[in-house]
Amino acid sequence: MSFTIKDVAKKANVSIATVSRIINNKPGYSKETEEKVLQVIEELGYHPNSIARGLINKRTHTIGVLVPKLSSMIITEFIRGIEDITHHNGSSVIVCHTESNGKKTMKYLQLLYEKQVDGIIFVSEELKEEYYQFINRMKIPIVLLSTETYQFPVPYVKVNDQHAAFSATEFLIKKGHRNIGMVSGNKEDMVAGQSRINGFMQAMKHYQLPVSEKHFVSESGFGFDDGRNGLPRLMKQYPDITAVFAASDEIAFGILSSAYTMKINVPEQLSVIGYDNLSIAEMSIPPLTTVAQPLVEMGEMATKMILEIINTNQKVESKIVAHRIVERESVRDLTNE
Amino acid sequence: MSFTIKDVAKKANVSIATVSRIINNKPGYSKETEEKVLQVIEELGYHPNSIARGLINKRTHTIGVLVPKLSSMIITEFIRGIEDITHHNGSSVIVCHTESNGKKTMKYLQLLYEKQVDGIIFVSEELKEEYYQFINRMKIPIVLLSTETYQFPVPYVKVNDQHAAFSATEFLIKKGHRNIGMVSGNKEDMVAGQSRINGFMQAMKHYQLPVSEKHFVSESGFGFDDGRNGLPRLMKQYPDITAVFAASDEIAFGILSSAYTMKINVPEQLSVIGYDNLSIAEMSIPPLTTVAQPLVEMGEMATKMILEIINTNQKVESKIVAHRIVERESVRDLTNE
DNA sequence: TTGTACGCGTTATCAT
DNA sequence: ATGATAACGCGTACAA
Repeated sequence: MSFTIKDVAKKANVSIATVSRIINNKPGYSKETEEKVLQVIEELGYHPNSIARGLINKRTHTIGVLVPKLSSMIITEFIRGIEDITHHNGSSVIVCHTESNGKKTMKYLQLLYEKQVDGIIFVSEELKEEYYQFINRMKIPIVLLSTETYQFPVPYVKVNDQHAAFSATEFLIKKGHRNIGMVSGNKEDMVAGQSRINGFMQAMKHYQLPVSEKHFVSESGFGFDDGRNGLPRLMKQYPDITAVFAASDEIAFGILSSAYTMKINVPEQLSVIGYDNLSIAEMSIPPLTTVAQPLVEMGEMATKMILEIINTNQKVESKIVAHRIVERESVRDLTNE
Repeated sequence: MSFTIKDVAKKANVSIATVSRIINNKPGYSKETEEKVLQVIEELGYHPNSIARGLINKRTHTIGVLVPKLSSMIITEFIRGIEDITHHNGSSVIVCHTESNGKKTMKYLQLLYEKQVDGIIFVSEELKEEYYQFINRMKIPIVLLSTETYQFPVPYVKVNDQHAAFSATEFLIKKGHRNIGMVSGNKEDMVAGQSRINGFMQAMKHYQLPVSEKHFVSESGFGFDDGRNGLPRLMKQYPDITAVFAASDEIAFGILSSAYTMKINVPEQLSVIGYDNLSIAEMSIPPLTTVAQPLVEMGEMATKMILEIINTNQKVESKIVAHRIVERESVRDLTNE
């Protein structure tokens, strides 16, 4: 019941070459034969086998996406942008979650190579030497999303984390806050850990505010629980605090939740600013003020970049995208009081 | 730089047949040649081309997933379950979002056929005749997830919506609530619309509580905004209300948000129960009491089913999975007061 | 304008 | 135990 180009050719009394030309719009056939063939295709419900096509064209119209974990909401938003563009482009996507595990990553890299993906988008994770070597050897185009590298000639799209963290902290300061803490993610995290901390410190110093150990709580990740656990610790070591900068929106949600159970009102007693602007940031109580990364657009941009590399076989420029503060209701303004 | 089985064969001084046997563990070679070949494979960094494999084996180890839209959180959780199992099984997934659009769905169905997916998981959407005919003609195995069909012989996995809605309503009643409203999604929605309403009504009747028009607000979808808009309308047409059943967690979050801006305390003044138990249900303020569908497990089950169909070429049984109430803090207990 | 025949990288069949 | 070769479905150079 599954027809091939041969079946079409036979039934239309032409050669497979002619059928091939017709379905690929290559010149070399008359109007009449075209009509006849098209009709046969319709009758048979024939669709070309893109596996066979891929074998000969060396293009599978599939791109691979490597993400640390699927459960993180930020990843979901990136993927939205990625899938939008690829599908618009007649391509599809294979998503692999590496769980930040080197072995798993290598396994997936091999899988993607074996499936002959046209390119890879590598998301929110450090591009280790081992990964790069493999990708380079296999000559798979790659672009980095929300992570960068100085070591290898690989284009990326991301925001300037340190700058964005500076902005967030500055926002708090300009709202009159002086006692500001930070719940950071994993410090060791090359991608988002240290640079956000740096941005925070830089802002504090720039506005001549003291910074010390007590200003920080460094949790193991960027998730809800990290925020949930982080706030009590921060409050304990720094009771005077009036505002906190969360290194991610998910951390911020955890802080909100924690504050709720501790009967601390946000923003009356404690201001919270997040980082990411997940789509659910407007759904929290209170709606979360946060530093917006244009997540979906970033996914789109990375995809356009990889497609361009694939299509033109040329290098493309990395892109630093602009962040902005989205002011909602989780930060109290102390200045006009 | 990209090696084929021929390169390996040549360098190891054996035939490609032997190499093929070795990488596929088919008997027919000596220990020595095996070692030699394996070493060459290692040196060259050779990986078999699964496109070529797919062409001859008629197995691509890829399964297609059709979802209505990617932004819905419930879909994300299904996909988590699906990807877990497929990847564990050496397969990968292509996700396509149809936006509940018939034309787009057909387009993706063709895409998936052309990519020769081994099977399809069709999620949260009505299986229209046109879809079924295509899938049937192309002989692609399929299973339905969170949707069902009486019309066609297609296995599915879902919860009993009406029963679950009954349970949710009953839960409210047993907590002492009498004036209960419902914010339902789209009534026309074959998948989740009417049956949840039916369950609600059935429970009300069973406990001899009145039900009328004023008990319902029917929004256009199952999202946050639908809940956000629905609550004010419901409060207006039914001011005595003490509890509300939301047809989805996202609706419930909207209700929570709406209540917050209207300065209605949850659960002191208004109780809310949701439906789905999204992973963020525990992150809301207050944490959401809800009817749990085991979303990730459902995705896993559907995947196991499709894999079984693919592997054994036999039919499998549909599964109705158990729901349960997850009690958190959004429902007030009126009975012991 | 149209057809023949080879090749893409692999597996499977049949020899040897 | 090993090798030659057909086949998978398609695109394309070349021939007609």
